[in-house]
Amino acid sequence: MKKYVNILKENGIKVTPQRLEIMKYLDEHMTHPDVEKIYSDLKKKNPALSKTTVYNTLEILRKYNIVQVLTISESELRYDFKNTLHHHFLCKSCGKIIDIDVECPKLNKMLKGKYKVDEVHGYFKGICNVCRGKRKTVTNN
Amino acid sequence: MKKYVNILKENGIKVTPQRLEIMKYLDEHMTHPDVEKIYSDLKKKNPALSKTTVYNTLEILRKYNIVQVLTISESELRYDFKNTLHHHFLCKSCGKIIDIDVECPKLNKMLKGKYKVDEVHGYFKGICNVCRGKRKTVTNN
DNA sequence: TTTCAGTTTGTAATCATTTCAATGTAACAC
DNA sequence: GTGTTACATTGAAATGATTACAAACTGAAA
Repeated sequence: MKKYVNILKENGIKVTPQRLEIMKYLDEHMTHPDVEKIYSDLKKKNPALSKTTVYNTLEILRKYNIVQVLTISESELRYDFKNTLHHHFLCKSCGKIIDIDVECPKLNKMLKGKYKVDEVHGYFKGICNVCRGKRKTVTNN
Repeated sequence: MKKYVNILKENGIKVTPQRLEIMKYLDEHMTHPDVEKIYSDLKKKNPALSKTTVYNTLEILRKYNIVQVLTISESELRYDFKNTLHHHFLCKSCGKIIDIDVECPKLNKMLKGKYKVDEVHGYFKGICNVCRGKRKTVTNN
């Protein structure tokens, strides 16, 4: 937990148990959860938790660049603890989001000359290997 | 208008005036409009237009890969006539979305070996040159 | 011209997100 | 440690984009 306390203090954000739990959850779950998932999982440990607190906390963590928002899905925002730069592949069949660890320095450098780039999001959508084997029905997200 | 009629017929989609107007609008406006913008602009010409029709039409055009949805903004979906592959830069200061015409073949090829990739979205966020000059206040989207 | 499946329309329902006011608490000074 | 205060949490209510639905309409083919 000290890790998360330090991150908050470094950023001048007040330390609260709720904030620590949410940070820990995001850091330990690489599943790109949405607000509902974070809320319902953490509510098991702390039944008094309010969904508004989850929204508030994600908002402040995002503002300080500690977590990032994935807009890869059209219908829901997903959250990611911002450890390393990586991209994302959304399987339209099973809905899973897979981390992609390849970078494109060429594109990044070109942009950094022209703009002040704070966030780089590479989103790829299609069918993952597992679903290609299964030949499942394709949904529209 | 014949261009849009052909696209619809090629895809086996029934041709209606509403669909043609929405396609024309998206093709001629490179402004990445959201549903509200498309609706309010087209309602000037056709006051009977329903917002539900805009939603329905965008949904079917998206399904047939004729338009693409941009999820670069956290709060609204934006639409783009799918002419060429390009990426997008969102200025967090002025909110403008700028087309980025650079590609990254390395990343694409690596992915295409592993997955069936239907969509490639490169989203970059930061401050555009104009706003950097102006030193405007930065908002959080 | 007739027919009908598919489309458009407007209203109502849904649901994620935001707002807000009351209560609670972390952090700091003493 | 205790008191103080600004900030955080909570839950209920409001908001607003999107979806569902049923009735009226229309494109396309015979």
